[in-house]
Amino acid sequence: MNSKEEFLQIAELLFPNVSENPEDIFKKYPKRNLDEGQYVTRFAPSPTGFLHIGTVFAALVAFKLAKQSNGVYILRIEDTDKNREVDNGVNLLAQGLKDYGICSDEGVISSSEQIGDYGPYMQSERLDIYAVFAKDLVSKGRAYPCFITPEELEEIRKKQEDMGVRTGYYGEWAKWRDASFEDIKKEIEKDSKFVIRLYSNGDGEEEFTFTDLVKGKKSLKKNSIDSVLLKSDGYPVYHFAHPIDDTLMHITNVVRGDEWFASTPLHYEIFQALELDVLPYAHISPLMKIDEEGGKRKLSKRKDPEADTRYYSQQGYPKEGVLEYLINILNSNYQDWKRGNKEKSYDEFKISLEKINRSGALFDFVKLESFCREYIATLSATEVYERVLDWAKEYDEQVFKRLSENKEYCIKIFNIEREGKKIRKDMCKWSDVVGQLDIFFDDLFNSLEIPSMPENISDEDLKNIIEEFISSYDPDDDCNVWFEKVKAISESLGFTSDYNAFKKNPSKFKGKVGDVAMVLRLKTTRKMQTPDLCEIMKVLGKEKVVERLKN
RNA sequence: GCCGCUAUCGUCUAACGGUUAGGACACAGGAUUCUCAAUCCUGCAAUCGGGGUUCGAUUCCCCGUAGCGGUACCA
Repeated sequence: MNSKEEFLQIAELLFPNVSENPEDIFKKYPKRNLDEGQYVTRFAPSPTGFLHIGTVFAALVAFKLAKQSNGVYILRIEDTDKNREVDNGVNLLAQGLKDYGICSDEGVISSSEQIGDYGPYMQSERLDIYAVFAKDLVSKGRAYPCFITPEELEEIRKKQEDMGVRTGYYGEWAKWRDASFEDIKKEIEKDSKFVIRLYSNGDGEEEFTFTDLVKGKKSLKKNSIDSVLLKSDGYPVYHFAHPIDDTLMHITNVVRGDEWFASTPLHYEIFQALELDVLPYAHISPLMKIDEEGGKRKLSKRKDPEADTRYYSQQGYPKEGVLEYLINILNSNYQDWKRGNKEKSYDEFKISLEKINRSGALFDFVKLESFCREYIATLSATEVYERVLDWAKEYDEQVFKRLSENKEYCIKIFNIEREGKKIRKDMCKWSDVVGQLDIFFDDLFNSLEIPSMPENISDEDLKNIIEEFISSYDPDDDCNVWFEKVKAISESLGFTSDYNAFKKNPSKFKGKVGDVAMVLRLKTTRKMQTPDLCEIMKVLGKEKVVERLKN
C-alpha cells in the first residue's frame, strides 16, 4: 500500500496538466431550481448506427418521466468508443428521436447544435472533466495506472479459468494495484501505454442490496474488480462517465437498458469512490423477437429489419400508433386508460415505473398494426391525405405524383366510409393506400384483370341489370335510396332481397340482391371486395360509372 | 463455467395469501350486411416442474428447468 504522499506524486505524474479539482467542476454545475417531484432524466445512447426501435422504447420512458412531472429531459451522446462510431450517427439518433416526438429540453439537438447550461452533452467534449475526477481518485488512492498488456490479461484469464476462480482483474491478480511510484515512473518514462483503473475494495463474495425502480429490491454480489475507468486514449469507459455526468447534470433518475443491471455494484462503488450520492436506477428490459429456431432473442440490429426505426417510416406506420404500442408494452393498463379517455392523446397518459415489464417483451407486429389501424381510423380524410402525401414524398414517387395532382379527388377517396358510425379500419400503414387507389384512376383500373361474372348471372340478366341500373341511377341519391333501387331491380329480374326466403328455398330465385350488387361492383371496380359501392360510385361520378358499366 | 434477472392464455399482461384466474391483441363461431372491412355477441385458451410454509399459494420460501443478461481499454 502506498502512502498519501505517493498517491499525490503518482497523480501529478499522470496528470501534470490537470490543475482543477472536483470542487471547481461542481461550481460550474449548480443545483437545478426544481421541486422534489420533478424528474430530470436523460437518455444517453451511443452513435453506433441507425436508431433502434428498442432505443425509442427506452428513451420514451426517460422522456415521459420528465414530461409528466414537468421536469427536464436530456439527450446526451455517449461517444466514447471511436471504433464503433458511425458517420452521421449523432444526427440519426437526434433526428430519429425527434421524429417520434421525443424532443430534448436540453442536450444534443444535432451534431452541430447543443442547448442547455449543463453541457457539453457529447462525452467526447468532456474529457477534461473526466481527467479531473480521475486525478482526484488517483490522489486518494482509489484509482491507479495499470500498464498491463492485452496478452498478459489473456494469460491471467486462462489461469483463472483453469483454477476455477472468478475471472477478472482484481485483488492478487491485479499486479499494478499497489505499484510504487518508482515503478510507475519507470513505465511512464518508457512511454508505455496505460489505463486508469478503479482501486476496488469491495468483497466479491459479499451480498449487496439495492432498489431498482422497475425490478424492486434486488441483491447482487459487491464489485471487486479493478475496472478500467479511463482508457489508454484518455476516453472514459461508460462506468466512469455515467456517475460523473449524471451527477453534474443533476439527473434525478437513471433510466437505462437492462444490460447495465449487472454492473450496478460497480457503479455504486465508483459513486462511493467519487464521494457522490448514488442515483436511483430504472432498468428497462429489451424488446425481443422469436428467432428462426424458435428461441427468444433481442431485436437485432443486423438481422432484423424491423429493429431499425426507418423500417416503420418506410412502411408508413404512423408514429402515433408505434408510440401507443410501445407505451402499451411499457404499461399494459394503457389500454384501460385509453378506453376511459378516448379523446385524449397518448402523451397525456402517465406511465409508472413499477408496472414496466421485468423480462423482455416480444415485439408483436400484429398488435402494433392494431394500434396503428385504430389510430388512422380517428383521422379525417384530409389528415389521411396529408399523412399519406408526406409518406409518399419520401418513399413512393408515383403515388406522390398522383396524390399531389389530384388532391380534392384523393380526399374524396379517403373519405369513403370514414364518416359516421361505419368507420373503415383496413389501413394500418400509409403504404396500404397503394392497393386502394386502382379503382379510382383509369390507368390503374385498366391494368386490372377483367373478372368473370357470377355463374348464376346470365348474359341476359347482365344486360338487364346494367340497363336498369343506369336508367335509374342518380348520384345524388342517399345510399339507402341507392340500395332500395338496386333491390327493386333485383326483384324485377327474379333476384330476391329476402335472405331468409332465399335460404329456405334457393331454387325459387335466380339469386340474391347481393349477386346483382356484385355485378355492379365487378363492372365498376373489377374487384370482388371493395368499400361501400354506393360511395365509390359517388366518388367516381356518374359519367365514369356509366362508362365502366357499358364497357 | 461463474454471477444475476425473469417465469400467468399464442402474444402483452391483471389479480392486499381467499377471484368461476380478469382484460387487450390474435384466433374461431354467430348476428348484421350489396362484397370486404367495421360493429355487436359468444367461444377457445394460462398460473414452467417438484417440494415446502399455511385452514388456504398465481402470490411467500427452497430445489430444478427454461429464457434472457452480465462476466471488455463496447456501450
